[in-house]
Amino acid sequence: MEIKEKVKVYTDKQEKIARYSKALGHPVRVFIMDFLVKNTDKCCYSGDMAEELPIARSTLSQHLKELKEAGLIQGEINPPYIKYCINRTGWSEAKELLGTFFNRK
Amino acid sequence: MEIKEKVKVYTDKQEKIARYSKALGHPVRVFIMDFLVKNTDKCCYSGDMAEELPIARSTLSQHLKELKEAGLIQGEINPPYIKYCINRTGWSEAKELLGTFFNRK
DNA sequence: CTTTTGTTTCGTTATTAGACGAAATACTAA
DNA sequence: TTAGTATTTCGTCTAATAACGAAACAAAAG
Repeated sequence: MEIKEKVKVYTDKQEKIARYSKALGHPVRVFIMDFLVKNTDKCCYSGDMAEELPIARSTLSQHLKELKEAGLIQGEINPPYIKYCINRTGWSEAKELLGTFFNRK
Repeated sequence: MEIKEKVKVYTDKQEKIARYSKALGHPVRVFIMDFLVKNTDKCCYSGDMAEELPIARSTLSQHLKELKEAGLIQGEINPPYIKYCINRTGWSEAKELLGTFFNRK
């Protein structure tokens, strides 16, 4: 057998599903999303969430960064606060992708 | 009563969502789930999937193990093969949990 | 200008994940 | 018994994740 040509192994959908899922793969980050979805209208400060979590603020900040990089949330600077909201584009895409992932056929 | 009360920060749902999401947080594992769902009736051998993936069989085996431990798939020994199938219980739970996670209010 | 405030970034450490090839396992067939 | 087949487990390596406190930052208030 000669060399297998495997240019593209995973579909874009699979890659995206993995990316969004990975972002949700920690209880703190699920908590954050829950928190933000519950307060979709007003957005939230990092400190609001920090009060309910038994982790250092710097650790929370890292989780927020991951969610932001995955496209699930966005931060808006509102000094000296930073308001966090759901990123509706990413959230919708994740919802759509996971939806069809679980509900097919 | 209790000597030490363990404060529960995350709900069971949040923990489970994180667990299932983490399991799906790699393209190979999304691929595997896609593969198994597509062949829900007949189940699949590890080797069937190995042929389509550019990774060592031992690596695939590890991913299968993770999905199994997360409760998303199950393996049935059928020597010298092992037939893998969706674990319907876990799959349904993940579907339900993620569904309500994304579609609330 | 200096202090205060809320948050992030940095530096560090420990743990976990992802990958591979080699070896082991478990069953079948010869 | 021995050889063959499909798959997993083991040993090892590197990279990524998760966590913390300290330090940095940016804007507002004093």
